Amino acid sequence: MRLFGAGGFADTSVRAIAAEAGVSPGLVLHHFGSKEGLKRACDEYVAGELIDTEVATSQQDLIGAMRRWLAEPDAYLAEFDYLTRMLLEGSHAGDLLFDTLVDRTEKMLGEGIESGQMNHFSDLGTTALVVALCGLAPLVMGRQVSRALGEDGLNAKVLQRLALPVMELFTHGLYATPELLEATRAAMEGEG
Amino acid sequence: MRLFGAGGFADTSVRAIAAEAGVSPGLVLHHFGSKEGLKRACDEYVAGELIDTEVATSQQDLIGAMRRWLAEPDAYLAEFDYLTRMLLEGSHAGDLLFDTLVDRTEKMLGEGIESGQMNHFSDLGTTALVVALCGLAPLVMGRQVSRALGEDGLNAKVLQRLALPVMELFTHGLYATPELLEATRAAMEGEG
DNA sequence: GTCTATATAATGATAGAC
DNA sequence: GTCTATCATTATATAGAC
Repeated sequence: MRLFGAGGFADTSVRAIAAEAGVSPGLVLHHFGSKEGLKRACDEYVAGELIDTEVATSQQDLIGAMRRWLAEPDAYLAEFDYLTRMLLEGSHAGDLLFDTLVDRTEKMLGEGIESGQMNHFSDLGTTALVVALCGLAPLVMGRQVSRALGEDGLNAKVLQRLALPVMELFTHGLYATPELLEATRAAMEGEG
Repeated sequence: MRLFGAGGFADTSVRAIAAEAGVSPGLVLHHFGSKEGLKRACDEYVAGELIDTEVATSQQDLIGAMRRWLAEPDAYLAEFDYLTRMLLEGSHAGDLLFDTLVDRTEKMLGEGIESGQMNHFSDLGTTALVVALCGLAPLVMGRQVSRALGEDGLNAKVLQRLALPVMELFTHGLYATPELLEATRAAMEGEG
C-alpha cells in the first residue's frame, strides 16, 4: 500500500514490494494470486480503514476531518497517498469511495443548513460535489501544495496553514458583490 | 500527448504511441532520443499551449477561464488530461506550471480586491493557493466529477452544471455564521 | 526520415522443492 | 508458507539497411 501510494500501480513492481516486505516475489504473487489481486486487497484495506472507521464517526466537515487525520503525522499519510491513487486511477473501489464521500458531504450540508449554521443552496447535490472536490484538492495535489509552501511533503503543518484561508473563503466567500453570481444564474436560465 | 494524458506515462508504451501516429516505434525513439525525451517535448508543448496563449490573455478568474476552455469541446480536452498528469506526476514542467497558475491567481485576487469586487483576506498568497486548488480540482478529478453527474467524461455540460453551485459558494460562502472562522483564528494565534 | 531486426533488461506469473 | 529457478512477455533502446 505504501509503495503503490508513493509510486503508482504501474510504476511499482511486485519485486520492489517483495523486497520492502522482506519476502520473495513468488510469495507475494502466491498469496494474492496476481498483482491485480494485491491491488484489490489494498483497495479494500484502505477503503475500510478510512471510510468505515474515520469518516463514519466524524460529525465535522471533510476539511475538519482531514485536519484531524493529518494531525497524526505518519499514521494516515500512506493511506492518503493510496486514497488519491484510488480516486485518480480509475477503479471500482475508488469510484465507490468518491461517491461515499460526496454522499456524506451532502448529508453534512443538509444538517448544517437545517441547523442554520450553513447557507442554503439552489442545488444541494451538486454543491456537495463541489465542496467534496475542494476538500479533496489539497490531498490529491498534496505534492504541489507542500512544495508551494516550502515543505517537503504533506503534513500537519501544511494543512494547518491552509486552515485559516479556507475558513475565510468558506465564511465570507470570494466575491464581494453578487454580480457574477447573478450573471451566472441568468446565463443558466437562458440556456435551460 | 493524448495517450500520455489518457493512460499515464508508465502505462503508455512507445509502441502504442507509434501505432497511433502510424509510424514505427524506432522512428519515435530516433526522433525524440528516448521516451523521456518525448515526455519533455509533450511537457513543453502543453505548457506553452495552455499557459502562454490562453491564461495570459485571461482577465477572468481560473474557473471562468476553465469554462471558456471547456466550451470548445475537443480542442483542449487532451491538453487538460495531460496537464493534470503533469501536475500529479512530479515533473519540473508540472511544478513550474502550478506555480504560474498560483501566481496568476494571486495577481487576479489582488486586482479584484483593489477594485472592490472581491473580499479582503488575511493571507493573500495562501488564499491564492487555495483558490487555485479549488479551480483545478474539477479538472484533476474530472473522471469522478463527470461520473458523479452521469456523463462519460469531462465536457462543457459537466462544467456548466458546476458553475452555479461554485458561484453561490464563492459569493455567499458555506458557513452562515463566523463561529468556525473565529475558532480557527483563535486556534492559529494560540499556536503561533 | 523511415523502416526492420535485434539487443538487453525488467516484468508478471508459474513450477516445483522444502 | 516460503523459497529458488525459470518461462513468456513486454519494454526501451540501438544498429544498420534503404
